[in-house]
Amino acid sequence: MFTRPTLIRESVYDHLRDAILNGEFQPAERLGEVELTERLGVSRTPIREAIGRLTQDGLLEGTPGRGVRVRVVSAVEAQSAYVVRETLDGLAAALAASAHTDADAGALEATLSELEAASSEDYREQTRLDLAFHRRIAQAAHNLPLLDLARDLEQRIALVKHQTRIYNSHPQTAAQHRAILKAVLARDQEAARRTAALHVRTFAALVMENLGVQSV
Amino acid sequence: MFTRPTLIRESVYDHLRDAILNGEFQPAERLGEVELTERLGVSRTPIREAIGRLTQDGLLEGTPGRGVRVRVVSAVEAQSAYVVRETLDGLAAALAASAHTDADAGALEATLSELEAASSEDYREQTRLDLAFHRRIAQAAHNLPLLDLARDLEQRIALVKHQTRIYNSHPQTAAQHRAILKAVLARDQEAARRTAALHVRTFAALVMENLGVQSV
DNA sequence: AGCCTTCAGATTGTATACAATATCCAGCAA
DNA sequence: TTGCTGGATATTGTATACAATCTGAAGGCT
Repeated sequence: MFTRPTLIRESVYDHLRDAILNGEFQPAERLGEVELTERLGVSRTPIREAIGRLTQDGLLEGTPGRGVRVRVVSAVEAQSAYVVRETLDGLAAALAASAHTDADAGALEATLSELEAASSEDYREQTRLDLAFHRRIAQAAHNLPLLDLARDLEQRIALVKHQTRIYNSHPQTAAQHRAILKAVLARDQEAARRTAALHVRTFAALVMENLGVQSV
Repeated sequence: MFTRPTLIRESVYDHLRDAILNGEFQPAERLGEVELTERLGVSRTPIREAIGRLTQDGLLEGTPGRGVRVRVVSAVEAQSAYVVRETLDGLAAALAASAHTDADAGALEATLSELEAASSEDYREQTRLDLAFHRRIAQAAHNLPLLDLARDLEQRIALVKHQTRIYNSHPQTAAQHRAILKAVLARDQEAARRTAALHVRTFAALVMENLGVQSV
């Protein structure tokens, strides 16, 4: 009823983020403001604001006066991101185990069911639902700073995933998701932390393997 | 020789951040762009960019079309931030224990010595050096995503600290700093994690205690 | 050749103009 | 009084103009 008009800068932000994460820009490709102006049909102002946010998100990098480019994530940094995520997701799961409400439980169950029902060939849908599941856990932790940090880290991971072209789930993924949910619903903090951390580690190992890096 | 001119938006960002963290704005105080324009003598453009960053940092909050205000941190959120920091600082210390270089070790030792030598009554200097010590540990972890996340969380904590008016160090602080450094230098990951987490918990307890007798 | 200088074109940083919303208060009706 | 309506005012969102800086190549010097 009182829908406020969508801001141009938000549209631009979403568009650019999706474009980066879908590989429509090459890693290290330079993004000129004027070029984007012509491409998107809006003025430089909202583009600059979107670029600013994306830079803080870690998806772009730039030096003042010299524009921005798509950030290149090194193998070392990818590894670093997963190390942090292992701990952070573990914390989120542990907190969710202790703090989740009935509504959280229902949402978690619903999201995971959807994920399990998704076609195993629809990579995009799987990624979307996997993301949603992890976000739901972070929400169920009822810890705002954690939620914000997790979202930030997720963006970086998304960039890693794209640049390393790891699209498929690990075979154990489904079972691990179930294990996490079970531990959370049972309010078993330590089990939740353990299973969530293991899940990240499993996936990280897959990514690292593809990168030709031996995991620590 | 190759000093690039300081950007106005950076100056504005630094100025506003310091002002917020020094209490020159009341919590929930509205920041009008035009007002800041007159106050700082620059145009709206760099002010808007600085405000955007501060909003993403969690120091300001705003709804589109309605400007921004200094974010009010509730007691619950303060507690939440410390819970996350406990884990994150623990991880940073553990990683630092395993990854620090000789240069890191020197810098850590130097910073802590400075902190110990600082006058116990100069709250500002103590805060600055305490911050520097914690940041050095995060740097010694050699994990860029972690460093970024820690910085983000630190900003929020700084806001909490200001709004709860906790300025003094806990008596055990000095000993705990030494214990952290010792564990890091000994490359004892678990001890580093434990001591760092304990340090955060000690301080968090102090903050929470003060929140119990004070309405924010 | 190799390196520096210089300058034109392109690009970003900042200021300002204009458009779209939101805020607030006077006035009125129930 | 309380609540609504309308419109003047103020504020934010976007576009554009202008200034400062960077880039890159042509031309001169050693």
